[in-house]
Amino acid sequence: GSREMGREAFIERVWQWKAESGGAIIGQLKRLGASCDWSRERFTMDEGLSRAVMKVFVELYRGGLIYKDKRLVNWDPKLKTAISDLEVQQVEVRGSLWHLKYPLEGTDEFVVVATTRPETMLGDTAVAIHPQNERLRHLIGETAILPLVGRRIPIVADEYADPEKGTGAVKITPAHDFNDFEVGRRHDLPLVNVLDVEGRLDLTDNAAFLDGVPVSAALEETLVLHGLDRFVARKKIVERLEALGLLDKIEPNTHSVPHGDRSGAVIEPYLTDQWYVDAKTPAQPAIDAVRAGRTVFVPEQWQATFFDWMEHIQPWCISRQIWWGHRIPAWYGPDGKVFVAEDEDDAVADALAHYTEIEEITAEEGHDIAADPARQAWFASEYLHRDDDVLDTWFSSALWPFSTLGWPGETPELKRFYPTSVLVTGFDIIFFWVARMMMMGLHFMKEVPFPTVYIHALVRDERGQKMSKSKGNVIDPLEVIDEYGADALRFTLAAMAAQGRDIKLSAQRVEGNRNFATKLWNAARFAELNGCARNPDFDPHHAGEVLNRWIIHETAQAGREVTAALEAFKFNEAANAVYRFVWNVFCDWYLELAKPVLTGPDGAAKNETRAAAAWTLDAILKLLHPFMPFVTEELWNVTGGDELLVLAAWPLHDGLDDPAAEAEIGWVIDLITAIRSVRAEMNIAPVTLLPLVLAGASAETRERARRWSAYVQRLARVADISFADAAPPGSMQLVVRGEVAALPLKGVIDLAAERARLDKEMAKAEADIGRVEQKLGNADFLKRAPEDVVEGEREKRAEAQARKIKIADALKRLEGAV
RNA sequence: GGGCACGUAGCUCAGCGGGAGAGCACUACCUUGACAUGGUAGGGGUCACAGGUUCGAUCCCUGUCGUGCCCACCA
Repeated sequence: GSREMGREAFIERVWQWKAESGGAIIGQLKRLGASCDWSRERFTMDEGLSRAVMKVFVELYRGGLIYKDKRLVNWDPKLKTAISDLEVQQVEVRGSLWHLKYPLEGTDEFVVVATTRPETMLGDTAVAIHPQNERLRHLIGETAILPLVGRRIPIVADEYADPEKGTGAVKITPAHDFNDFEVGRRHDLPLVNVLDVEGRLDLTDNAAFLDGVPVSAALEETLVLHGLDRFVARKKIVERLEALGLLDKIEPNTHSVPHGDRSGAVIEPYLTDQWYVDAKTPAQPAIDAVRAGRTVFVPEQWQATFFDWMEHIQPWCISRQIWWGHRIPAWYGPDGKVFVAEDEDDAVADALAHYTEIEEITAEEGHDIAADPARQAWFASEYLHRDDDVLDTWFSSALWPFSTLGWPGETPELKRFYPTSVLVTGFDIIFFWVARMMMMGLHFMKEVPFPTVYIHALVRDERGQKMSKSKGNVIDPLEVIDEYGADALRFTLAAMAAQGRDIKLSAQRVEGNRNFATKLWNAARFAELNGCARNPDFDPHHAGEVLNRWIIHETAQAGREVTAALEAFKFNEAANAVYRFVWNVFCDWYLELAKPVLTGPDGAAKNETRAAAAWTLDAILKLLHPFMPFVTEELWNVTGGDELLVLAAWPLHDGLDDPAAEAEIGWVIDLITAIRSVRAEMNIAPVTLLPLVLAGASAETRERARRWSAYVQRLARVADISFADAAPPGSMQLVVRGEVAALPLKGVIDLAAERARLDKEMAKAEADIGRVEQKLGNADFLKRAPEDVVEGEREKRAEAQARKIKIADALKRLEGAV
C-alpha cells in the first residue's frame, strides 16, 4: 500500500490483508478511529478523534515536542514507508560475512573490513578502528580508497570498532546503519544514501554518492548497477570485488535480520526526513508517576520493564508514507516554510500573515483576502501544499483514555471517567501503548490515565511461542468455543492466569471446565426439579436448619475468598475458589445432604431448605458470572431473575459466619468420609450395610448422631447407629474428630488387614508426634519462634497424642477379639 | 553481551518461611431417580543440584546445570 494507491485498490488490499493477517489490519484501522462497513466497502473516520489528533499535534509542535528531522528509520522497501519497532520481526538467517579489502592510499596495503551487506559499501564514508587496537591503530589517520567507487575515505579512531569483532576495522556507512549513523555524527562524516524507497541502488543522479569522486572506468562500471534490487546488486558487487582480488574471504554467518511484519521484506535502515516526537521530555512525568505509585503495575515486576524502556526512549517517528490515517497537519509554503495548524483555514491565515510580500496577494488593492473564502481556497491550492504523510496509528491510540470521552470538550463523561480505573493489557504492548497513553495523558490532562495497569498472561502455543496473527500459530478461539463453549474457554483462561506466568493453552483443561459448566447446569436442574425457588421472605441471617446455616456460612466464606482474589487481580485463585465451592461443597455435600429433606414430606424444614438452596445458587451464579457469563446468565433467567444477572449486585455477605453449624456438618462429613474410606480399603461390597457404634460419645455427639443418622446411613451405607461405652470386640475403629466410631464386623472383615490398617494409622500418628516433639524439644524453637506457632505445635501434639491413644486402644481390642 | 522469569505427582500447572496441592491421566469399585461431561475411594513427589542464612527452607540468599522470554549486538 502506497499513498498512490486508489480507493478500489485500497479496499481490495485491505481485504487481502485481513485474510493474510487474520485481522491485524482491523486493529490498525480501529486505532485510527476508522469504522469499516464491510458490506458497503466504506470507511469512516471518527471526526471527534480527528479533531483531537490535530489539536494534540499542533500543541506538541508549538511546545517544541514535535519536530522534523533527517535521520535513519526502519524502512519497509516493499510498503515504501517507515514502520515502527512493533512491526519489525527479527528472523534468524543463515548468511555470510564478507571480508573486503580496501586499498590504502599511496601504499600497496589494505585495510580489511567485514560486512553482511556488501552492497552498502557504496555508501561508505569512513573506516573506524578502536583507538586502543594494538594491531591496527597505526592505520588511523590514513586514507582508504573505496573500491568500485574511488571515494577517498578516512580511517578514523572510534571506540565503536570492537577489536574482537569482525576484522577489527569497521566500514562506516552512516546512511544505512544506525550505529554508523552515530559514528558519522561524531566524525562529521557525509551521509551517502545509495538506495531508493524500494530498496534499489540509486546512483546515477545521486549527488551525495558522486560528490568528490573522480571519474574512472571502475566508477562507470558501478553506475551500470543503478536501479538494481539490493540483493541482486549484492551479488554483482561481490563478484566484482572478487574479480579485483579485493575479496579476502567469506565466512558463514548466522544472524538475525529484521523483517517487516506485514510485508515480509527485509527492513532497511533508511535515511529520510520524518516527523518525530521528542519522547524523552514527556517520558519523565510518566516515570515520576510510576515511581510515586500514582500508577502501579500488577504484577509489579513489569515496572522494571517500563522504567528500562522509558529511560532509554528514542525519538518517536510518527510519520508514515501511507495514505489512510490522520494526515499530518503541516502545510508547506512555496519556500518550504512550514505552517502547522489544526485545519486548513488556520494554516491559510498563518501563511497569509507570513507571505505579505507575495505580489499576487498584496497587489489586490483594498481587498482583504483573509475575509474571502474563495480567494483563500485559491491561495491554498496555489501556494500551499499539505504534508502527504499520515500519523502512526499509535499516535491517535495514545489519546484513547481521553479522546474517547469527548476531549478536548469538557464533557461530563470526561469528568466522570478520567482517570480510568484499570488498564488490562499484554506486556508486549507496555511500550507501544501504555507508555504513550501515560505520556499524552499526563501532558494534556495533567493526570495519569489509569492508576492500575494489569499485565495479563500471554497465551502461547504448545511450543511456548507467542501466538501471533502474522506467524499463523494461533489456536483459533472460535474452534475451541465450538467444541467446549465460550464459558469453558473463558473460565480456563482465568483459572490459568496466575500472575507473572504465561499460559500454554491445553484442550484437556478446557474440557474439564466444560464438565464443570455441565455440573452446574445439572445442579441447577436438580434444584429446580425440587422446587427450590427464590423466596423473598428467606433471610439467610435467621435460618433454622443446621444444614442451611452451614451452606450459608460456606457461601459467605467462598464469596469473601473470590472477592479478595479478584481485588488482588488473582484470577486463578478466584476461579479455583468458586470451582471448589460449587463442586466440592455445594454439589458434593449440600445437595446430597439436602436430598432427604427436599424429597421428604412438606413442612417448614423443606420450605427453608428450598429457599436456602435457591439463595445459595443465586450467590453461585453471581460469583461465577465473571468467569462463565453465558451459562450463569441463562440459569439466572431460567430461575426467574427479573433483571440481567450482569446488572445484579455482587454478593457481599456480612454476619453469616456460623462456626457451630460448621462444627456439626463438618463432623457429619468427616464421619461419612472416614467410613467410606475404610469400606473401600477393606473391600466391603456396597450392598453390605454396616452397623455403626459410637463409642464413649459425648452428649453433643449423641445429639448430632441422632439428628444425622438417616444421612449417615444413606451416604455411608450404614445399617443403624448405636452407642456404647467402648467399641465392641473385633470392630473396625475410626477416630473422627477425636472420638471413636466403630464398625463391629467380626467375621466380615479381615482382622489381619484391619490390624495392618491400624498399624499404618499408628505409624502416622507417631510420626506426627515425633516431628512436633522434635520442635517443641528445641529450646531455640521455643525461644525464637512466634508464640502462635509454638501454640499451634502444642495443639498438634495434643491432637496427635489423643489420636494415638484411640488407635492403641483399637489395636488392643482387636487383639482381644482374635 | 544485558535483563526478567521458570525447573514441584506421568502431563499441564498452583502454592512460596512452620503438616507437599489442583485439574487431567492412572488403579479399584459403583447402570443409587441432578449429573457416566457422573459418583466413591486410592496409588504416585529426597518440591533440578550444591552450598549458605534461620530454631526451622519447596519457599529467602549465592553458585551450578537446564529451559523460556525480552532488549541489545549481529562490521
